[in-house]
Amino acid sequence: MVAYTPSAMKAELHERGWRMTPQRETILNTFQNVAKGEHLSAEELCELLKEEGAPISLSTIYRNLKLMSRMGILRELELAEGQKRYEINQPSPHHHHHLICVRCNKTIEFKNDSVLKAGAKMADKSGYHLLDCQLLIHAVCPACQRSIMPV
Amino acid sequence: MVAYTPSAMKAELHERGWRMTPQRETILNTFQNVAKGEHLSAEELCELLKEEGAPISLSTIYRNLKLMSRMGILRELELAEGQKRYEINQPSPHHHHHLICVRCNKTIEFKNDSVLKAGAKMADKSGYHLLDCQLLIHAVCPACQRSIMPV
DNA sequence: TATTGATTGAGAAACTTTCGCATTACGGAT
DNA sequence: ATCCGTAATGCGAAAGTTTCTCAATCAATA
Repeated sequence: MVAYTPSAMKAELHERGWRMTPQRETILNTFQNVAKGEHLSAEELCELLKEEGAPISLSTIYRNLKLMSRMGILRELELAEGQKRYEINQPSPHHHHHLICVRCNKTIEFKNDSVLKAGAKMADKSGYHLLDCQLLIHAVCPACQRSIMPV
Repeated sequence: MVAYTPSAMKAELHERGWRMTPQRETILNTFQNVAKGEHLSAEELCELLKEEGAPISLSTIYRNLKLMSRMGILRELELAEGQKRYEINQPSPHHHHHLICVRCNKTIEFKNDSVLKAGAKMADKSGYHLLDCQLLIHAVCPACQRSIMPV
């Protein structure tokens, strides 16, 4: 879990016979410049890039979000219903987990290095190469506990 | 995170003005009888029930998987690509986390009560009512580290 | 600078999940 | 035990997200 520069990403792509492209660099830069704690969906990223005058096709965005997640550059989050969201995968001081209300989707980010370490240790013990480690807590927030109706 | 009986589920539904149905009981029983560590998708559950001669429509299955997850009876997992999977939500001695290879989807289940406790503590501290707590580790398994090609 | 093959873009297609609505049936009240 | 109001079901259609196809483009090496 390292913070990637475009050239580091390029080097790692070349190791496998793949290529760096302007689109990949744009996506990497966008995630590194976006506000901390902001998670983008594929669709949102596509819109954002369009607004910024550097549009990338949705197909390419999907392809690269998956690629960069599998390289460990991005982390793939399944927070709200129905769509995956992505954020830059940052090392320990910035690494965080998510506490989500299943009713209103209100999300709290929190840090816990001992949980991160436990995950890293487990991956290592099994011979797996760690990419991402996230504690996902599903719960009901105080406001939704008070409201009676929806599920 | 309690192991539910049909009557306990019924009582909790009634608290909110909802009803117990044969379909809901069938789904609950199915998840309690399925082999430990088996995660079913909506489609798979539908097929399984069809084979067992107690078919339930896919719509109803989707509705109840969501309902039961939000009640804390089931846990919703996003392990492999593209489909959600569900398993019964069991308390501490049986509670487990998942380590997944992002390339071949090979999954290892493991227990770690201190991680579970850290999650429960975090939810409590924020006034959230805990439903499920899962450490999700994305990694590359030993076999896929050796194979060069796919992502 | 030429070549090879990975990558992109656009639209079609595949899949998962949700919705709408008529029908059924749970469970509290009579 | 029966009736009633309404939650829940089943079916098919619809909505969304993600993947696929393929011709055109372009990165990287010689």
